[in-house]
Amino acid sequence: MFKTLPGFREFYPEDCAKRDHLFAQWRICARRFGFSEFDPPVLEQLELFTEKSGEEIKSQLFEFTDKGGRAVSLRPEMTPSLARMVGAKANAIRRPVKWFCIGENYRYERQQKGRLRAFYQLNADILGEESLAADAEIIALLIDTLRTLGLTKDEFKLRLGDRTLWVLFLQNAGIPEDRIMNALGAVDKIERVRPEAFTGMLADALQGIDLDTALLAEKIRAFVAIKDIDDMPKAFQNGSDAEKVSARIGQWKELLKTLSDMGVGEFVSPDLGIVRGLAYYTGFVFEAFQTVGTGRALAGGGRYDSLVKKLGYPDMAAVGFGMGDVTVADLLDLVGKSRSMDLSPDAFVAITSETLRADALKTVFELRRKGLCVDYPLKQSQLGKQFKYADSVGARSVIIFAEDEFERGRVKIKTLSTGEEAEAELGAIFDALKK
RNA sequence: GUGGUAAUAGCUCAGUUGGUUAGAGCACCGGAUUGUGAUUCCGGGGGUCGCCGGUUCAAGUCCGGUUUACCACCCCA
Repeated sequence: MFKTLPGFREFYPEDCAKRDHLFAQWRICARRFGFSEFDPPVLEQLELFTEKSGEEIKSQLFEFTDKGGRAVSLRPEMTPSLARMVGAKANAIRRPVKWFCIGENYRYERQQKGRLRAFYQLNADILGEESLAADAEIIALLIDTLRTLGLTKDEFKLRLGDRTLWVLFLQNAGIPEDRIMNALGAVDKIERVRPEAFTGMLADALQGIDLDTALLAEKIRAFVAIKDIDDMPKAFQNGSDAEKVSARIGQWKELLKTLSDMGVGEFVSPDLGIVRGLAYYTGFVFEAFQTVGTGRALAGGGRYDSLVKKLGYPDMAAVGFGMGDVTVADLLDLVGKSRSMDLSPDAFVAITSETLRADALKTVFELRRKGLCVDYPLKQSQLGKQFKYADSVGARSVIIFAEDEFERGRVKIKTLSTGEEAEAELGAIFDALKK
């Protein structure tokens, strides 16, 4: 027999109902915030992805050569496609660009819980706006989306980090420009490894540089531990960057105040441990984590002002995030807040005698034309069976076509939740259901 | 890509020191019930015991390999 490929999912109707509820909430939230939906292709030319992240990313791509000899790949993320679509019309597009997208992404990696080879993501981005207002709007959307799904501040939080401040700190510590990204790569792992291992990684990143890496590692650990923004300047050794640092701290305060004004401040904690893996982030970066259970990341993002230009388009500021469906759904399950799209029919038309089928069908299709979701038995069956079926599909009402009432031009309507029965004129069934 | 654990019905699982025709609950289908469901009772279908090979008179059970899943690494856009 055939199986699904490793890491791929198939959605039976119940799974679809759950997934579509999630998508519906994502859409509602993004639209409330004034974002427009876009949808790029699933398959792109390989270089679109390697351009941004380098050749080594290939091992995680679903890439192949198509019949026309083109090197192509399923998309591992949306951002490069977004950058291309916006970049192609950069000088003709209304700004700010507030776009979102819901789509499946593909990564060829070993799967484990919360990480599959195919997964959906909500992506939301603001392009063409440099100010912190855009960072705040994006972060607020991320938080509000999780909140709309029913999650509270006891169940998740957003950790806010800052690559700009990190670059200043590492420069201040004497690390040359061309090694800062290497050092940040080590910092990104600081929470996941033992202290000695971190010192080792830092030493690797700074090989050939005349610095006391053990001492530097100590300073970095102290910097990461700072949770109060007023304490951040103290980590910088004497002066030359004092002005830049205090300007950046001012931006921190501005961003946090805006988030607080938006009513989402309680979800946000400053946290320099968040730097994000990839090189293209340039300013504030953030990740939302569940604070119950396994503590997995639910969503992540940040500012990436240089990416659009790097892909060959006009310079354009950008900030955005991605939120995966798997970890979010796992968390909702864990805290008992999982919901499904309500797909139950408004009515089930029961047919007690085949001589009435033609009239029953007429009613079924009239009600459907008026927008109701209506089901009926495809073959002759006992009334008890029909009720059982109507109940199991969650129908709200059963409309009974039976000889007695029909001769009087009426049908019986039973409301399943209450058991109440009423009669209605054949021509007034729609109105009767509305009550 | 590396390591650990597991795999029996659609799902959750039981299956004794290797021993007749591999079971249960749930789900599904039918009947009791020819005008009434969300709770009953009865019956039915459904299995190459993941796959390949080995040991044995005999393998769901023991051994080797393999695939897949889960967990931990690697990585995480």
